[in-house]
Amino acid sequence: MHSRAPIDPEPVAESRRERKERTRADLLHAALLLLKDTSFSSLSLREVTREAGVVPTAFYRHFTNMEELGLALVDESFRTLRQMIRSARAEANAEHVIRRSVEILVHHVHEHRLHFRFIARERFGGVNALRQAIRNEIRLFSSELATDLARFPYLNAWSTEDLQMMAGLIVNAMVSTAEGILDTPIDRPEVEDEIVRTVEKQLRLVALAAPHWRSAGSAPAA
Amino acid sequence: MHSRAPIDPEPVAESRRERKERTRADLLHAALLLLKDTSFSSLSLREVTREAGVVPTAFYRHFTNMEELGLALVDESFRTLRQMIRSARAEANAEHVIRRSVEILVHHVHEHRLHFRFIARERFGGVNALRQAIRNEIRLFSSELATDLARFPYLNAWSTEDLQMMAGLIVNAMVSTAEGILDTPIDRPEVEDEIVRTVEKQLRLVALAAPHWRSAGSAPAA
DNA sequence: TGTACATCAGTGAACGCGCGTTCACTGATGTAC
DNA sequence: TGTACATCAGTGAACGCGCGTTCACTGATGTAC
Repeated sequence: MHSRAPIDPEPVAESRRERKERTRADLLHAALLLLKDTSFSSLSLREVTREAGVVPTAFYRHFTNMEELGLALVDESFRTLRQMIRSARAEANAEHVIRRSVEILVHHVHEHRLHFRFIARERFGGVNALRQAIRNEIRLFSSELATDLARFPYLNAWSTEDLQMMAGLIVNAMVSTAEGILDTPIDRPEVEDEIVRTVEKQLRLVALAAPHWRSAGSAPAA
Repeated sequence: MHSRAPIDPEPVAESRRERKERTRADLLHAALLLLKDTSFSSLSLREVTREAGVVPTAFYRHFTNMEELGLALVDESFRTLRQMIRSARAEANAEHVIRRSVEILVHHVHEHRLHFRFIARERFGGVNALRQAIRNEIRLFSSELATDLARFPYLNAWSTEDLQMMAGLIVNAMVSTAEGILDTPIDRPEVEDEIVRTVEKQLRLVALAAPHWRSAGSAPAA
């Protein structure tokens, strides 16, 4: 018996390993779905298995407890986010860099709402391990941005510390934008446009200051 | 019998009303304490009453449910925050306005850690009503800051929208600073100093851009 | 001021419910020969 | 290829526990006369 049903267009029997991975993915996705409406710390193991369509005890074949599942979600979410950074970096066109970066951010937030919402909610949430994992990833993100910034005019002479400082300002604006978009009802695109316009202005304002900053690593401005 | 014990230095018998208000305050404080370690949505009514030293059913004499207590905590927390703004505004000394504002922020965060932590955690937390209440208060806060900004050189000619935009940038930096301070272990003051130095730089960077911004409401810069 | 009654903040027992976790199991998939 | 056994993802019953909420209550405080 090499196929389960002759009518099945794709009659490949799933291997035990594939099946297991699929269930694991189902559990992660179920959790992510449920996290639209609650925070992680009040999400129960039973709710997750119910949503995933397996019996509660099946959970333990994949994770030792809910925290482990949470950390897997952080991983998954930041894999998404790193993809976004790669997209942005691929377009080194300095001219419209602000507009384009914001576009990419908005696009990715829409494409991965559940991941972004999870991260936004748990960044300061009640589960220590998640908070720290997320914080680390964001710090990494900010450092990479600082490196990228050094390729722009004026900024190439800045000290590392000052680049980090500016990156922090930009990341704050981006994070706050992502959170604003997540909270915009789907049927209110004009609210989202307003948020986008604001963050673009904020980034332009920050960019405007660059030529006038006296970084420790640069010659003082005239 | 006008006193309960002659030894008592303050022998005033509490009125029923006073006693009730004290229990209510105890419940709020107990919740705030417990919220150091969990998020609101996973805080139980029984935990709160246990911490407050009353029986679970006594809770209902003060709040109809946990959400109502949560909203009372939002109120209480922002009363604290408004005090902070008043302190900051009282010192209109434009020269050291950045350093002094950050000082006031840091001072208030330390003085009211529990309130700030609660707000930080529930701003994007799992309880809808709290999230919206907090968002409204922060929006108000940001608008007031925009008004204050208009008193500074250059900024007095900016459009309202642009002032809001700049206020948003500043509020983001301030909020992120508050959250950073809350997460600094008490025994690592140098980490806190670093955070403070960074936010001061960020605010100075933003201020540097002001003379060069072409606001809709101002003449274009040379 | 003294008395008799009303109010009501806080108590304590009880309830049904969903939870995380244990355990022995089933039966399809995988493997050794 | 065929057979006999091992593996192991998912099942289902059972457990003890903390939960929110109900209810009738107690007894100190408050009020009317």
